[in-house]
Amino acid sequence: MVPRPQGNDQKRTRLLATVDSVPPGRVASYGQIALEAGLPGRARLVGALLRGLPAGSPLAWHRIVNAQGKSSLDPRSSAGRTQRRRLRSEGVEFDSKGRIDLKRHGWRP
DNA sequence: GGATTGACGGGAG
DNA sequence: ACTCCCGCCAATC
Repeated sequence: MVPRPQGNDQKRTRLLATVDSVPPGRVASYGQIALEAGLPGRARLVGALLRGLPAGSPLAWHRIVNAQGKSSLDPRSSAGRTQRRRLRSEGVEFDSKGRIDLKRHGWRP
């Protein structure tokens, strides 16, 4: 087996570091995180990564939403409510449809 | 080990 | 605004 040019944990680490670089009060999309981590077009990888986070992870996963400015979690789920609660506590506003105005709260690297 | 799934995204109609 | 479709590819079945 020829080792991959880039170890997958290397990618994972870069992605996690990028997620962690999103400041409080701002949100970033999955695609944006992938792009900044040097993996353009790999938004789904970010989703898969966050999905596998252990409960109680110190990582600020709640600042990641989809490109539409909406949470990709079931709003009724525990994680979904946690995300909303955390974002609101950071000053992020949601409109009546649960959408965030990215012009205002979007992360601009 | 092929097929399906999915915390995505962009494009087309 | 909404639906459908396709590319992406790790994880899961």
